[in-house]
Amino acid sequence: MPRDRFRRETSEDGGSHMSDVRVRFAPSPTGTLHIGSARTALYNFLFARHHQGVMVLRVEDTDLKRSRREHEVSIIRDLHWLGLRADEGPDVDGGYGPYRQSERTALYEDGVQRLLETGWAYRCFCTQERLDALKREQLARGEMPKYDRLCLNQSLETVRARLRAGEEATVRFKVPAGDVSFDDLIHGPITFSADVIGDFILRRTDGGFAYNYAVVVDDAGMKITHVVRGEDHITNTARQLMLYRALDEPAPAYAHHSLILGPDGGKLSKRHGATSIGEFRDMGYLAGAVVNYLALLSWHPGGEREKFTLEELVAEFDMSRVSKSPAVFDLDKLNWLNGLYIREMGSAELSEQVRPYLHEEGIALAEGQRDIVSAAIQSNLVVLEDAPRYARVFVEELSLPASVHLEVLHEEGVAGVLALLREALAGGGDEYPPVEEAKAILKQVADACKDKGIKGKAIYKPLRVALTGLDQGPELFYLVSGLGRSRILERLDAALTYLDERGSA
RNA sequence: GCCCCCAUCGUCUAGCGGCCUAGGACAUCGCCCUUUCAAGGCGACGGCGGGGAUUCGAAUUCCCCUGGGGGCACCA
Repeated sequence: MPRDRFRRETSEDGGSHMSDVRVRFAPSPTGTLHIGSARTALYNFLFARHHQGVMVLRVEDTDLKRSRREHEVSIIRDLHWLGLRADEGPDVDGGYGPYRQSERTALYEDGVQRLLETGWAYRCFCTQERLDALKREQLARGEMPKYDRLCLNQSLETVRARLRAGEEATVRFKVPAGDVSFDDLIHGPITFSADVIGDFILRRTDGGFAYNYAVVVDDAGMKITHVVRGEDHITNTARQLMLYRALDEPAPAYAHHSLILGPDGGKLSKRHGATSIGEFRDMGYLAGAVVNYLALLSWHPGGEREKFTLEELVAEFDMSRVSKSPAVFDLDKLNWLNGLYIREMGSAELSEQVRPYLHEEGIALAEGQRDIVSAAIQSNLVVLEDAPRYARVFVEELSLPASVHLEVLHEEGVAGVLALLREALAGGGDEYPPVEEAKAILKQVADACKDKGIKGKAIYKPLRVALTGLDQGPELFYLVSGLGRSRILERLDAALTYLDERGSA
């Protein structure tokens, strides 16, 4: 069975290359970019890029009450952050605009007039009350709610008269009888019976246009070849296909991907925690990790690889390998991937990334400290937001007597160990000695200790407590390197003084 | 209620009639490494929803059931 059923030849140029694929991502600017929408955008992007096609961004702001320009701006910003830049959209003209539905009403109106003229649509004067009652009755009878076509066969004169009398009317589409089917790129063949579809509204009494209709006018007008969207639109497809036929426009191919579910199997929502891209970004998830995770959520190229850059995803992406079943959002796996990406960063880059998070918690690192601290905490980080928690030890003041681990210093020979490090550092040098140097210093201390029969834990535990007051933290050499020579000496002195006073007491 | 879609470890998935004693990853647990926390290495646990049918042979094909998801608006 051929898996390249989405291939279309461009007949005009002899089919020498794949047709110019055009996909669109069409968010409503009624909120921020949701994790689910981001995945839809990603699949569109991957598909378009894989086929050297174009992705257009269309803003579906038909609902003027809920749509806001600031949301449009934030959605675009979030897409850019993910690396998903549309080739055409409100901010990049590609000759198929305008790219906001609110600016396309003339096009919708034209289409409605055409449908009215060709008999594919008709005016409906039914009131909301009548429609509500009708629906109630049908439901009570166990039938599927569906418009009963009361207004279908009015004469032209009647219609004109009622319109002239000022009666409000909607325009309905006259749903043709028969089956509608299409070959979904992900699901395969899907068929609907027109019996279950009522004559739906194209234009509302307030002059606004219905989603299912506007989408078709737009996709046709923008020469969209492939519609990649969520499964929640699968039933809309039947209506839209009918409209293409009525408008005499070629229909695009469809790919309906599954939805993302929460850990409880329900639709992913706020109660499951963070759901917007912005929230993840703010917590310190990396764009690459989020993209990688989202791609793997219901898609896999086969093989055992788990890590893919956006470019690699583009190269590997294959719509026929997108899973049909819904996927549960698994924060654990995202966390793992994010940690993986963080660990692969260079310490200079990590320093940069982590800086605002440290700043926010009032942690200001000295110039020479930054990269050392980054390297020290790198393997502990799941998200950048974790940084202050681990970096704090490098800047915090220490009151040794307050430490709950004081008794570690009470062991035999501790004063000697501390004195050795003191000695090794007292010679002077960089305030923040390079890690290699710190390692050498500690080696020197350890060697000297060995001669006195002290080793392992007996060396390192007291040093750690004397330097930080804690029994856990970064590798000791990172502390020696990143804490600052003068501060270390101060702390060793303080510990030594403490031991001294304790001994003489 | 009606229509549509889906169904492999807890989770994401590989699998497209024999390579399956069902592979990988996350999570969990254990061991190792290690001065601590991590990271890393090794290992363990764990799954084809149920029932029929086709076939020499079914996780893979077909039917029914069950379960889950989505849709049925003058929302998008």
